[in-house]
Parts: sequence; structure tokens; C-alpha cells
Amino acid sequence: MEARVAEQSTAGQANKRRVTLTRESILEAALRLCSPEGGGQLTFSRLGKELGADPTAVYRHFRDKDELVLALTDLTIQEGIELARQALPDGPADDWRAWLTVTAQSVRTSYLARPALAVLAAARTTASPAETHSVEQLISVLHRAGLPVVEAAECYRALLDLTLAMTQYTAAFSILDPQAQEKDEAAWAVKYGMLPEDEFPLLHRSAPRLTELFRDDDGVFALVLSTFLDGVAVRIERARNAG
Amino acid sequence: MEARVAEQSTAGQANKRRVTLTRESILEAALRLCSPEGGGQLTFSRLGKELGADPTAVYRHFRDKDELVLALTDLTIQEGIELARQALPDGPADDWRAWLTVTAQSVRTSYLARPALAVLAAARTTASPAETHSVEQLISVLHRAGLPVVEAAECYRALLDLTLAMTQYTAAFSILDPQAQEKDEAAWAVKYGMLPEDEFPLLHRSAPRLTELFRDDDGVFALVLSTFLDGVAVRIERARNAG
DNA sequence: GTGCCGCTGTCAATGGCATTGACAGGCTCG
DNA sequence: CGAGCCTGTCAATGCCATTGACAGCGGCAC
Repeated sequence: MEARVAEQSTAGQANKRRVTLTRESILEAALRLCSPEGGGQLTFSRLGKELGADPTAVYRHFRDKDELVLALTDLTIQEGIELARQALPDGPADDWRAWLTVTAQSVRTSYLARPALAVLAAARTTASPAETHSVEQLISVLHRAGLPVVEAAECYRALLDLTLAMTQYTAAFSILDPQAQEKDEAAWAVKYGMLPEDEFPLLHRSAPRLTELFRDDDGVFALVLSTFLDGVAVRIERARNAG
Repeated sequence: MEARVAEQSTAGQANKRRVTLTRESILEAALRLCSPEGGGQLTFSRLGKELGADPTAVYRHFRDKDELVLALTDLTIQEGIELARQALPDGPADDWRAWLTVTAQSVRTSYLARPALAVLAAARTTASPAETHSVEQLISVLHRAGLPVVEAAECYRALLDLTLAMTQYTAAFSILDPQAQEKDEAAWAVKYGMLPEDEFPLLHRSAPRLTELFRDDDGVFALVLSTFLDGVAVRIERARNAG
């Protein structure tokens, strides 16, 4: 169907042949559009062009844009989980920390491959059947590490929101036109470079690191994640001592 | 000037008297629109109506919407910092943890009072001069607690992104029409309620807590924040032992 | 005081967006 | 062979940000 769509979109310019859409072909095309290479913008008109069909034809398969986005996030989450599985084929293997890190990073990676989707997805948390097993596994990992079940579930939820929120935050920034990004960056650089040393001694000393972190969203995420997991470790310790 | 604008907007319906806008009056009106009571949507046409002026008049004071939003986030951050100051008038007082918690929560509160702004603000990190002192103070608190300067700065950055990202995440959800929210909620409830106990034992046991957390974004944030700060504590401990 | 200029509000228009309803071709089922 | 549904097409609606031409009002120079 990949091939078919491509064929249509190249040849379909002249002859007005109807293209037959399917849920799958639409999702594929939409994912392509969401990636930076695909233009990084998901709109019905672009989607129509990509499919070689009228934009409104999509409405025959998805009630509205929201429903389309929901389906796309579902796919993306699934892909992230799959990615994690490939990275750590042996499962948790008693190292809860590595497992959680890889899982979070994988989901983040999948999302960031399609920043436009991440932005659209906003706060829609799909109750995807695909991820259910992963959630059970995640909780189980934390539980075996020593956390009571409910607390393990809380940690899962916290980690999930943390990851999605920060990923969307990054995606939103990466969507901005380069001009605006540079403007922001310049503002920061000036701000941190020009600070009077006597009034802001600490800020002055950490300015290099801060400007370095400015563009390194992944670095900041890694920082947050590892600090958060340090916190989880503390909780596990506490639970063990209490139990 | 507040009064003047108000006077105009009440009396100005009939007589087409020109309203004189100022940067301040615009920002005020815009903030009002961003709050749920004000309609929760910031558009030029609404803004024009609110001001009793032509929508496009705003362009005389702000180059585009982005610039307006930047100014608004600046105000909001300032307000958050002010809030924190009021909550803890004595300053850090050697309790870094309380200080960081209150600061983060205050910024979050200010943002959530205007969800529409939070969504628009997305990843624009303003280099607001207003907050510079707070940043210096924040780093100083962590430094006095025992963290090397650079690491303190890293923690600041991590905490900032964490807070903003999660707040915007929450705001994005709260913006959705109630119908969509209910749909999501229903999906979750079904998902967690219907889980076969034998296949997902842990998920089944934690289902009540998870559905409880579903709508409680503030609770999740508190959870993330406190876990993160546990992690910071670990780092402080490490640094002390190493130094 | 007079004339000019710039500041700022107004108006009309543009192009993009999601979404809707009427229409039409082709497919399947009877 | 015919009815009806599935699905693509087309035209139109309403909201959005943004732009360019225009117009009044104020202050400034002379």
C-alpha cells in the first residue's frame, strides 16, 4: 500500500483517478508528515496532497483531527515500547533503573522523531491496549525492587507524565522556526554573558554550563530522569527498611 | 488607565470613539482572556472586543502574537516568583527543600490560572530580567546545601524545565472541551476496571489509585516534584561525602 | 499660528485552517 | 438488473493571524 500511494501521488497529477484510502495508508502518510523530513506539519490539506486525494476524504476514516491524532500517538507509543524491547531484549533483568531509563528514553525518541505529533498530542493520554503489558511489567519491576504495589503504580504514573510532558516541551521548541530559536538563544547568551559578577556571582560562574544546556534538551531530560530515579531509589530503600 | 479602558468599553459601544491602547492595558486584557473566567482563549479578535478596539490595533504595540505571548509569560513568571516570596517571606532559611517546593508550586499556580497562556507559551523560555535574582538565589540555596556551583545550576535548570513542562502538560489537558475529557476518563476507567486479574495482577490491584490519579494532575506533579527532590538530596549527600 | 509628520486606530482583504453538507461514482448484495 | 451504501469530490462556512492602505490626532519646527 506504501507503493500504491506513492504511485498515485506521482502519476495521479494528470489523471483524476480516485485513490482508495485506507486507515493504514492515512496513518502512514500522516506519520510521514509529522516528521521533520515530511514537512513537520500535519494538516488536512497537506495530508490530502500526500495521499493524492481530496483533503476531506480523510473524514470518511476518522471523525475529526483529534481522532486521527489519537490513533497516531497510539502507534508512536507502541513503536517506543518496541524500541525499548529491542534495546533490552532480556527484560528487566533485575536492573530496574536501566529498564526504566531505556523505556523512558525510547518513548521520548519515538515522539521526537515526529515533533508535530508530539505537539498535537498534547495531553491526550490514550488508553492504548498495546501498552498495557508494558505498564504491568513496569510496575512489576518496581515492585520486585521493593516498592509496595500502589507506590510502584504511583511511580509509573509519575514517570509517564514526566516523560511525556518533557518530550512535548522539547518538541514544541523544536517546531519553532529557526529564526525564533536563534532569537531565544541570543537572548539567553546575552543574559548570562552580561551578568555583573559581583551581583550574580554563582550565576556568573555557571553561565557556561547553562548556555551549554540551553540547546541540549536531551541533556536536561537525562538530568531530570536520573535525578528522579535517584529519588525512586530512595523510596525503594525506605520501603525495604520499613517492610 | 484601567479605568479609562473600562469606561470606553462600556460606553464605547454606540459612539465610535477611538480607544487609546497601551502596552499595559493590552497585557491586562490579554491575561484576563487567558483565564478560564475570561473565556480561556487568546485571539486577536477577542482581544479587540475586550479592549473595545479594532483587533488589529494590537499590532501597533506588539509585532505579532508571539511577542505578546512572550510578554505575558514574563508577567506570569514574575507573579509566580512574587507568590513564592509571599509564601516564604523569610527566604530559604536553610531549608532548601521547602524553598524549591514552594517556588515550583507557585510558578505552576500562576501558570495554571491562565491555561491558555501556558499552552501558547509552549517552549518559549523568556530571558526575563525579573527572574534573574530568583535564579541566583535558587542556585545559592542549593550551593549552600552542599552542591558544587555547576551542579547546583544543573539542578536549577532541571527543576525549571520539569516544572514548566508538566504545568503546560496539565494546562493543555484542562483546555480540552469537557466532552473530550470525559471520553478520555471513560476510556481509562474502562481500561483499568476491566483488566483480567490473572493477566494483570499488579495493575488490577493498583487500578483504584491510578484512576484516582487520572484527574489529579496536581497530585501527580507533587509526586514527581517530591521524588525529584529526593534525588537532589541524594546528590547533595554525595557531594558532601566527596568534598 | 500653520503646516508637516509620525503615531496609532480602522477597515478590507488574504491565505491557512478544520469542518460540514450536497453530490456522484462505483461497489456489493439481493 | 437495480437499490443502497461506501467513499471520494466539491463548494462553502467560520475562525484564525497577518498585512497594507487609509485617516485622524497630536506635537514639532518654523
